[in-house]
Amino acid sequence: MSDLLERLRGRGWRMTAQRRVVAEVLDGDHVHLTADEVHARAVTKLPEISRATVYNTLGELVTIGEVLEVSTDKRAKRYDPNAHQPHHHLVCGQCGAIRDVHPVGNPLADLPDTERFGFTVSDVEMTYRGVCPNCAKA
Amino acid sequence: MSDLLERLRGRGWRMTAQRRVVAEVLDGDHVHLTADEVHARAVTKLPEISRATVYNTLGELVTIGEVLEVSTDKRAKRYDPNAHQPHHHLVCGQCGAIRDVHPVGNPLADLPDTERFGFTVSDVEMTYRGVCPNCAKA
DNA sequence: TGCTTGACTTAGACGTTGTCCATTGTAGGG
DNA sequence: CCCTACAATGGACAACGTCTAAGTCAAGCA
Ligand SMILES: [Mn+2]
Ligand SMILES: [Mn+2]
Ligand SMILES: [Zn+2]
Ligand SMILES: [Zn+2]
Repeated sequence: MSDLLERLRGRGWRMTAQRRVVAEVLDGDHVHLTADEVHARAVTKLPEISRATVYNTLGELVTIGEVLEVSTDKRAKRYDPNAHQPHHHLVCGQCGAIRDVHPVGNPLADLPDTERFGFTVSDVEMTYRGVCPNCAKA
Repeated sequence: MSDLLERLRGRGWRMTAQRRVVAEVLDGDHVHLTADEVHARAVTKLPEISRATVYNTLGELVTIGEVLEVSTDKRAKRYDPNAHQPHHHLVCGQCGAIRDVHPVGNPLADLPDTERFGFTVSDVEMTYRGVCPNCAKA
């Protein structure tokens, strides 16, 4: 996520310790943290960072399209730094583990005109549900 | 949704005015109300019904599989009485209108083994997003 | 290097959604 | 018509998120 910092600088963002830490926390693959999880991890690197700043920064990252909001569970929103490669999600119903997945085919094409009710359809979000290998063992 | 009441009676549910009213409110097609919307409508028919009872009843209906929880928006859960016919959802990004839709094909088959990470995948939930004809006019 | 300033951060109040519990009420069987 | 177990109620509480007023600081400039 080092180039995320570059892109933010390019957009005229002030580079603060708080924003750097949030960007660091969001680094990696299959990362789908809630705002409070981001805050908890950020605090270990920058103890005085506030909840409001984490919420603000995540909101801004979503607005400019650098981070996606996903709602795979019905509780808190999750923040996904993998915004530049379209993908869907596979969720374990027991432990909540989330993996990025890439189904084949074009699901948009699978919605017939007769099922569109006059809508202009632009996007589709797919959430696969199942049980992860870890939970299956137990 | 009159047969919903029948099924509930068959399961040994006590038929109370509150449960009847919640079932009435959930009657119809393309119904996807939040708990508080259900409560607001229930109150017009039975002014003394409490929020707790609406939440309890919806929770029970979900547990026994007569109603589905859907999370098409990132705020409140929505309750869907159309539980016996599998379907997906089409959501207007402007006004939030939700329609039940039936895409063709089998999206489960579109997730290759190499994209399953050892999970046992049992289900997929699809949310199409777009703009409804009403909002497109404005 | 040291100002200046407006963008940024902070703490905590507040709002919304959802859960829990002790008490009160009642559906439905005997 | 009574019992009593099940259901409803209201209000406290919890989780998640938003907002604001006041203080702080990144970054451009003398
Ligand atoms: Mn993802
Ligand atoms: Mn539906
Ligand atoms: Zn698992
Ligand atoms: Zn619309």
